[in-house]
Amino acid sequence: MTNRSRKTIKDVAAAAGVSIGTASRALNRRGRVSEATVIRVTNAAKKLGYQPDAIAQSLRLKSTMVIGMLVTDLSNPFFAGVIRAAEKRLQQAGYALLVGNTDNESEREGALIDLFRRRRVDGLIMGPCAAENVPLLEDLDQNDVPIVGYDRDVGSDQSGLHVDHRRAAYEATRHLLNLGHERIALLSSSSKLSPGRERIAGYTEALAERGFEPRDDLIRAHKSSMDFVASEALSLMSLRPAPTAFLTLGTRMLAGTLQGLRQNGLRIPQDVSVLTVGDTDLARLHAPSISTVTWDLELVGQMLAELMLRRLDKSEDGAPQRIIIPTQLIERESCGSPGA
Amino acid sequence: MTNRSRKTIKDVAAAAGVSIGTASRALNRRGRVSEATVIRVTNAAKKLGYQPDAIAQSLRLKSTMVIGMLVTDLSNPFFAGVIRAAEKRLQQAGYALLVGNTDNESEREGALIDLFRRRRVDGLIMGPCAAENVPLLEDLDQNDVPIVGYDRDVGSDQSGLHVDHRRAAYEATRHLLNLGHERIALLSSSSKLSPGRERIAGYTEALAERGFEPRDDLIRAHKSSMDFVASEALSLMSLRPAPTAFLTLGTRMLAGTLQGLRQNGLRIPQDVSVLTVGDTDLARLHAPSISTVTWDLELVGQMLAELMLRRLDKSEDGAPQRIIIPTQLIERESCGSPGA
DNA sequence: GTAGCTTGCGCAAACGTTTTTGCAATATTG
DNA sequence: CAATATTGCAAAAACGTTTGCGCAAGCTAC
Repeated sequence: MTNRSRKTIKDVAAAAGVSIGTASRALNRRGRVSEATVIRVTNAAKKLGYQPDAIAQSLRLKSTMVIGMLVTDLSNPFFAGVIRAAEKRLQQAGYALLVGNTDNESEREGALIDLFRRRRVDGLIMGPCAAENVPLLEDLDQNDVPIVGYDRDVGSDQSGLHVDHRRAAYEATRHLLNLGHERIALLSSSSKLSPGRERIAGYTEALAERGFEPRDDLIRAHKSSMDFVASEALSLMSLRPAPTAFLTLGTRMLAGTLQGLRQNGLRIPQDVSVLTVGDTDLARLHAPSISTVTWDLELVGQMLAELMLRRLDKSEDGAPQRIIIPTQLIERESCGSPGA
Repeated sequence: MTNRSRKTIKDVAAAAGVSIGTASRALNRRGRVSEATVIRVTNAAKKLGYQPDAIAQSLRLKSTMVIGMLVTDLSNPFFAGVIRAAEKRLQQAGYALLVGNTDNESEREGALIDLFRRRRVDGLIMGPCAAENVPLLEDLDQNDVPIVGYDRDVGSDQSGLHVDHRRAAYEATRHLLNLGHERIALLSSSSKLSPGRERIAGYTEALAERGFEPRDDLIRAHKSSMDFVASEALSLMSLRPAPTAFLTLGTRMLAGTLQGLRQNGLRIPQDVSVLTVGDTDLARLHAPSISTVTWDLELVGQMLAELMLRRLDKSEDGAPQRIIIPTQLIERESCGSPGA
């Protein structure tokens, strides 16, 4: 079998003894074709192993069936899980997922948006990022490419999905306050991004409810490299009076914090309580296990896909929608009362 | 600015007062065009914000500049890290990455291969998978779509990259043997996949060197769901005589094992030693920290991309290449001598 | 038995590029 | 200055689809 070159619809048409137009209509069961030729064409296609060329279809139909997804870090499990779920749902609907990693650099983000645009993605899902590539996005939007943001406000009126980081931080802080903590150190992801800002707001709000002022020296919102966070944790513990609890409000903050505390020989929760955001193997299985405020990654990915599909479905009204994902507190062993 | 519809090369040509053929040649600096018109066309393009349509280019040039990547689990950090690195390198070379998640189901894998094929990906990177969709792959290969396998042999003569799982398991086992362990329980990922097979082979080899026979009741190679692994760990510890060491040779085995051991109140390393494969936050920061045999994820992703790019570069000889990624043992606190 | 309606299908245009070909106009050569 | 080589560009073909249009044949109805 000299299967060397791909078969085109031309080959199918020839094999079935019809014109290519008819072959196309037969394969897509569209327009007026007799049942007899539908069968002839279908058989010919099967025999030849014909599959329509998606590129040519895209060109003609002006739809690539590809969704682009942009995140700051593909390997962050909190993105990876979301991507996985989104891919699954989109695949069901016949879409493929093109991924891009921005490393939180606005330049790379811009380049990727451009790339996706040139590639004519049918839609774009964007994770949080400091960069303001708003003009590029608006241009896409104007060209009928729906954009859904994930923990990110993307300009004017785009759809978005937001984890309720504010409430998460609020609940977490309240939990610690209820245990009697007053000096709660906050290690957060960058306050330039929406999640970071929201978290700090939630923290502040909970403090304010009890009449406490947030103290700037207790808040560290920077990069999340592990070593850096470890040294921040140490520096926080050397304050006098030292904080009695740590709130690590960034998905990658926990590891560094634990490392820092361990280096200093501090025990959890006797010497200091720890509460983190985002559930991981580490939080679950650390000794002691770490209490956490978390949310459903699968749900996030699924809803992102759903939001996108709804925007893509012309029959629906394409009104942008905003979805808030709730969080829940899981109590474990890492929080106690200060001085207990 | 009524930027409503995308600009095509036709608009650029019109604006520059030349034919579209000339515009194309000017923009690509190819063929015979005068410097003057190059400038005129370039300016017109810039003013209009023109960007060539990648779909049309793909159709004409028969190259999509897209690489497909198929893994069993996008959210497994050991794949996510690799994907991240691969995407980075491929992006540098102008390629975009289309991802697919197989969930280890051969059916989904087949569907995705088909999808990628229809989408005309320029190359395919495939992670380990139990399924034998070899005919599909050979068909791709015959159509000049290079395939590079990651921890997977993909049929006849494709390029491949392999982490040295056999040696990893061998070294790990030897390490435990040197400490005096004789009953070493093995929790491995499925033996149907290449990594699992190799690991068991390495384990067996190390045992054989010391004149030990591998005991079937000490080897569990199944699914890696956390609860299942935990119960397996418990069942292993209830053997008499009980194993004195655990070798968890699957990237997701450690969590379940630790959970199982903890449920039983067993101390590491006093009651049982634990050695795992693949470094994670959990292994690093668990108390006690867990010794591990690991490798460089970034390197894997980078080399996969590199391998692919080399196959795609027609100027190179396209000879398939095989790369072995070395592993190294990191000693931590989780391994001691039995009965010590 | 003819007018009109329906059916099935071929033809050709279109999607947005790149590349080949051909043809003038200009430049080079003896 | 005539013959020839070179240059710059327009026109058209091609990539693989889908789809609007028109035409012939068969059917219904008066």
